[in-house]
Amino acid sequence: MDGNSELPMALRAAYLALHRRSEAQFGKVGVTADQFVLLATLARGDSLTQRELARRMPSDPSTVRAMLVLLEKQGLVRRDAHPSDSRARTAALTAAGKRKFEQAFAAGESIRDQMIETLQTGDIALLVKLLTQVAESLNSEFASVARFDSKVAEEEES
Amino acid sequence: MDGNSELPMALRAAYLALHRRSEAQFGKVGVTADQFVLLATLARGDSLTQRELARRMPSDPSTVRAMLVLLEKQGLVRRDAHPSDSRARTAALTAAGKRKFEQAFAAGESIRDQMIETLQTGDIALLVKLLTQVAESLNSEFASVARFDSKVAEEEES
DNA sequence: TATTGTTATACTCTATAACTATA
DNA sequence: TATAGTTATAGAGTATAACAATA
Repeated sequence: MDGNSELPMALRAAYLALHRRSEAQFGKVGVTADQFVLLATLARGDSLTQRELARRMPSDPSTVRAMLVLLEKQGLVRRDAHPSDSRARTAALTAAGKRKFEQAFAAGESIRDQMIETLQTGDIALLVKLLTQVAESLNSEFASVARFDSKVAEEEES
Repeated sequence: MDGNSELPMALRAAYLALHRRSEAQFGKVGVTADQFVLLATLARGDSLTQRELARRMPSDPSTVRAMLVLLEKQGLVRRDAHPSDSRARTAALTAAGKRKFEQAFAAGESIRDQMIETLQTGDIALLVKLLTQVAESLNSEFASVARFDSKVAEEEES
């Protein structure tokens, strides 16, 4: 264990705390935390293809499909043929889905407030900035690290 | 959607990026990201009761038990009777488990390095501090927020 | 040829509740 | 009475791979 493990573990601990609190709050209105994210993404993007929805969440298209099927059964989401691309389907909130999203959003307010209140004013924007920086680094530098890893593997083989 | 949503979403995005990269790296040596956390917790704590292990991860005792059963089948973990408390069982890494942990730890090095390198020196400790603050707030102030929520519910009922 | 989505499939994590045994 | 762990059970998310239809 070196000191570098601290950051990943702290990130994990903070996210798990958020996730559990979210499950408890959103559960009161009958959705999971991840379903809330899907509903929120549709609420902002209106009508999206499944692929675009998966990209924004972010998640896997087949995962998103499984979630959409569940939400469609509950009448919260509607999937229609795409107007111009007949391979694609668009997903959108139904009226019930919009109401459910608003209920869930309200149920999550105490969590959002608490996260804000525990921090100094300037620290909020700073934390968002640092988290975004970490996320972008982990997502985009995949290729360069993969090269690094395979270089290491080659060296170990020789 | 208010501005308060930014922080939870940024936290989620950063964690998911970390988790996916971790799954990919740890997968190379045959463990999941969460199994790695369990192995790491045992590596630091040596011999722990299942309950203590669950508390440190943090996770649920029945979740931890399911994970231990899986890892025990693979010969990475050993569960023994507790020396003084005969209700309890202790969990510890086997020799193979220690080797596996070291392999996995090495496989995760590029991820840890990348997280560190993308940040300014001072920002690392700051980010850890802020994340810890958020996690503690979300974990410990559960009771006070629950009171607040029920107060709101009462007001809405009246 | 590449892309969108579906389907089948499998696995891990998660967690509640009822239960046994022990402290 | 409270605590440690087990068991049964259920559900959700995750993701790969093979496939059909369309761009």
